[in-house]
Amino acid sequence: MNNRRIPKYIQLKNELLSWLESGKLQRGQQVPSENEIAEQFGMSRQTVRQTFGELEKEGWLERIQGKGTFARSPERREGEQVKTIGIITTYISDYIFPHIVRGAEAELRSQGYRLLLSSTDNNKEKEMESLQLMTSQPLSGLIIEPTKSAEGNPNLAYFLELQEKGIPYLMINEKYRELECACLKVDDEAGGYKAAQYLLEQGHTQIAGFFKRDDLQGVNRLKGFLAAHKAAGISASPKRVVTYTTEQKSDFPYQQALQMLAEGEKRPTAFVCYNDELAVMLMEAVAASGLQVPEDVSVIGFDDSSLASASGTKLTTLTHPKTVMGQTAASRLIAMIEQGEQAEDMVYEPELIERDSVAKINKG
Amino acid sequence: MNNRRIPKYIQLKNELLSWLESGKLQRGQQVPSENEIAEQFGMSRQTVRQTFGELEKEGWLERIQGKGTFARSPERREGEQVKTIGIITTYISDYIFPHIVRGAEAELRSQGYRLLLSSTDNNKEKEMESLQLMTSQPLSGLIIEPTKSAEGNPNLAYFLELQEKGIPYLMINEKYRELECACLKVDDEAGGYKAAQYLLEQGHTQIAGFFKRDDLQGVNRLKGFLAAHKAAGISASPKRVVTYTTEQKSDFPYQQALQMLAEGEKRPTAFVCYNDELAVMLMEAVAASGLQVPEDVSVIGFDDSSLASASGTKLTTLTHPKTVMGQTAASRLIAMIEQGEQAEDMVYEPELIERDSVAKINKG
DNA sequence: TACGATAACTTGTACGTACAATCGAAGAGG
DNA sequence: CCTCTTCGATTGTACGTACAAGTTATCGTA
Repeated sequence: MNNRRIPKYIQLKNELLSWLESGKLQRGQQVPSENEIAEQFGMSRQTVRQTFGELEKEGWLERIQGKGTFARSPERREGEQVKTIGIITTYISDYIFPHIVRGAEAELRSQGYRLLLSSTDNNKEKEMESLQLMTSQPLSGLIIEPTKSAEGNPNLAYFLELQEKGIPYLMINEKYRELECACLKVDDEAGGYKAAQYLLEQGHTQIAGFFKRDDLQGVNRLKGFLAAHKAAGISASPKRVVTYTTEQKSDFPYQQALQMLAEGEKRPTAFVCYNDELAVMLMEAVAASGLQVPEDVSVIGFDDSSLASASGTKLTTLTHPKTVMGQTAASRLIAMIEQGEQAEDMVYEPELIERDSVAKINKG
Repeated sequence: MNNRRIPKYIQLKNELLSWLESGKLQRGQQVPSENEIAEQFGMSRQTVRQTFGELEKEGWLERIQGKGTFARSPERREGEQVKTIGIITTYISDYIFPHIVRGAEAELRSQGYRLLLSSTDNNKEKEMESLQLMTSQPLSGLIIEPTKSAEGNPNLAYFLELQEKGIPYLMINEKYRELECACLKVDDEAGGYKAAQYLLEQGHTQIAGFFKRDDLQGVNRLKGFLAAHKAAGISASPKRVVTYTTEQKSDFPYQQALQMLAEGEKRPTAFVCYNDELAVMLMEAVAASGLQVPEDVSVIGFDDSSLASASGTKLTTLTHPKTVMGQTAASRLIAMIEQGEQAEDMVYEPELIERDSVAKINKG
């Protein structure tokens, strides 16, 4: 019945493999002896041996002299599972990123996955390098924090390659607009809203905002900041809104703050800062201007990083899930890999933590 | 000449492998035909075929019907360039460790290596998990920060496995005593010495020391601390030396400090702390006791972490190479992998950074 | 010269025999 | 009851034959 062109030993091999697949041969179960098979299939023992030899080399069978031949699910099938997950973040050593990585690492290790880590320093070329390295060898999944998410995404090809290869990935903190992809993030707009709203409730009306504009996180926080003003019927002066890029972050906002603080009575009474890192920097600007936080100027940060409680004046700030987000991202990605689950967005609500950097203003 | 117990086809296999190793058979070169080999070695063609079959499965030979058999260096040797390096640290998210990881990551990425990251939380079982995961798939090299280096090393077997597989590794911060292995570290003893010496020069005589005892780093810093006292002819009171373990770190030293500070006039005038993290904690103890740094109590930290300059009172501390150490570790490991260079120890000299947490004491 | 047939050589498939080495169970002996 | 031996079953090693299938070079013919 079989095509005579197919060698007998290959036919036998296929037959045995189908036995294994159908469960007719359970792992550990003994296979009929070489002589039995030979008789049954009408071939010589040598031919059967050839088949068995290949199947043994490939890990399907185990032959034990004097005992017999036994089926075993090839270890490779399990071992071949790559079980390596990559994480690409903008930064590794600074700020809240170590905590995100840590959460993911702990989860991955407990699930038997290995973690490949790479950073981009918020630089598109390095993001490309990282993607290249990550995809150069088998990978189970990828977690990415977008680099300069507000700008375009020149590395789209790599993400399409991931989709083609069926490698699931998800984003944290932000997503690239061009990509259909699940994302775990903080509701940045709500955060910006809450920060401004809180200050307004405390009686502040002259509020300056400092936001990063090359990350969508900054753009969204600014959006919330403006929305809160609108809701309160107070207009936010454009002069009081400073936006900056990654490259400018170490100097430009600081200078702008100094300038505002030098305006005497017309100076703002509060700063809403893109994140704690900037907040700490601006607190130094306040001190350098001979003023005090919160007596003269109130400051609100973002992300509740260690900086917030380490600094001299404990910083009022908004929470960021950090470790939990890393852990959740990892466990969701594993679910996508192992159960093939569909990815869904997840949005964390930031909450305000009141500390010592905001003062109440008594009107009149 | 060969032991008759060794099957002929195995003997032939070994012979051919030695040809490949010695260069008698260059890759790509044609191997004598089955019949020639059979005649030459006085065996049947079937036996030669058995040998060739195995060597082909293992990737040493390539057989082409009608053409002949050809040697090929198994792709594994060159093609499978793994280019993945693992790093196992005690912590990922805290303290100076993110900076070490970052230095290593940047170097590895620029050299085209991928970084596998894992942490142990200073816990031996997790170290085992990490080693298991790391070695479960091909690896080019490994950088390890020992977990509880002052205690024994129950995971010795994994390190021996690395040596067997020819995977180079090196240690940072400390080394396990049981292992012959290159190590990049700070001269902790010199650091402890410098810290104590500096305080003694400032007129302090009642100096308390707080050191971790399950890491060799802490043991060595304590050693230097004591040596400086001896050199100055001042005895360090055992009551003033507190040692603690990882598990105790969040509470025990704090309580001990409170107790010392409650001794009134007899209280110590300075604290030498295992690291900045502890120093910040003890500064809080000082504040909680109604005292001030540096007026009432001077504090010296270690490692010049971000905590040192973020805190209210800027901390006088000793330097740690951090990022540079990570970068150097990576580049040395790559040299070991690619040039087969021998690993050498590298010791960094810590330097004292004077900030605001130490006061001069006027004698009399 | 260009082309195809052929021969010589290679490895691939398939069958066969014989005996060795090993394992496990059955049986013999204490 | 325990131990040793024996024996049958199984895989391992080694040799052999025969023919199929693919590659290459040579030779003969148009």
